[in-house]
Amino acid sequence: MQTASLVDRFQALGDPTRFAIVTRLAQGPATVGQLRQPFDISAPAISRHLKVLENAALIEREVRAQARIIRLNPQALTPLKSWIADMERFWHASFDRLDAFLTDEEEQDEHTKPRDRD
Amino acid sequence: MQTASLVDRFQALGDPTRFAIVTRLAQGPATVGQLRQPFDISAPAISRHLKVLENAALIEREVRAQARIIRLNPQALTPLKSWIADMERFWHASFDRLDAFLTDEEEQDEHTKPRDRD
DNA sequence: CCTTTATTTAACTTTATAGTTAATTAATAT
DNA sequence: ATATTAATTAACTATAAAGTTAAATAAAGG
Repeated sequence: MQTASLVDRFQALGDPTRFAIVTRLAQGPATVGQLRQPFDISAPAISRHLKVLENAALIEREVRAQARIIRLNPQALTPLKSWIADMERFWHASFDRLDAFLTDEEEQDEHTKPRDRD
Repeated sequence: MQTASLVDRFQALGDPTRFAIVTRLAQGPATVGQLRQPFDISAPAISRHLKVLENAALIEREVRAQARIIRLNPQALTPLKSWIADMERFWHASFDRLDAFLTDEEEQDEHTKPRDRD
């Protein structure tokens, strides 16, 4: 599924088990069983977590005999980075606009309001 | 609430309405009513979305008469950036290890395995 | 003081998510 | 062939999440 949106990715990462799985996968591929090991959780539960991560395009599966090799799709994080960068860019731009606005107000005050002190 | 974890933040962003609210807030503060406007959703629903975002430390509230001014907490995005950067760092490190591993295997093969052909 | 405006809380319903066990699939190994 | 290993699918249960309407809070304005 390549129709994975940013929101899908955030949602997939918004679960402690899946977050830990992704973090684990950053240090290299693993089988489903290996990923399961640290958790006190059934095999089907892990399987479904991996499906969520796959639908979010965060991981990829490689069939290797009966096992599946799960690996991170590091490109999946790029849109998250871009979005965060955009957010910060817009945020700072909004501060610039606020500064301009306050400056205008001050200038106006100079003309309309009596000064508090001198 | 300052006990907001990374997972809490991902979870908060993993909903289309909340994601849109945060994106909107990047271009400046707004009241609850203004944030509600683009959505076909009741006031209590927005209120609860904002509570989720607040618990995730993604937004802050300022009381202004009956209204509340909602603003983004841009610092909340910093840990997300760091985590993504860590992930990529680990990921690349794991590639380096894999390279080393494959090189070792090749070298070993030279000594133990019979060549397929010559 | 009563009304309006802005938002939140309470109580409830519906749907989604995360978990379970049992059964199924599929590849290896005996 | 059949048993073992690895993972998935099916069927189900419990809890969480997202929505609703009605009532409550609280500040401002006539």
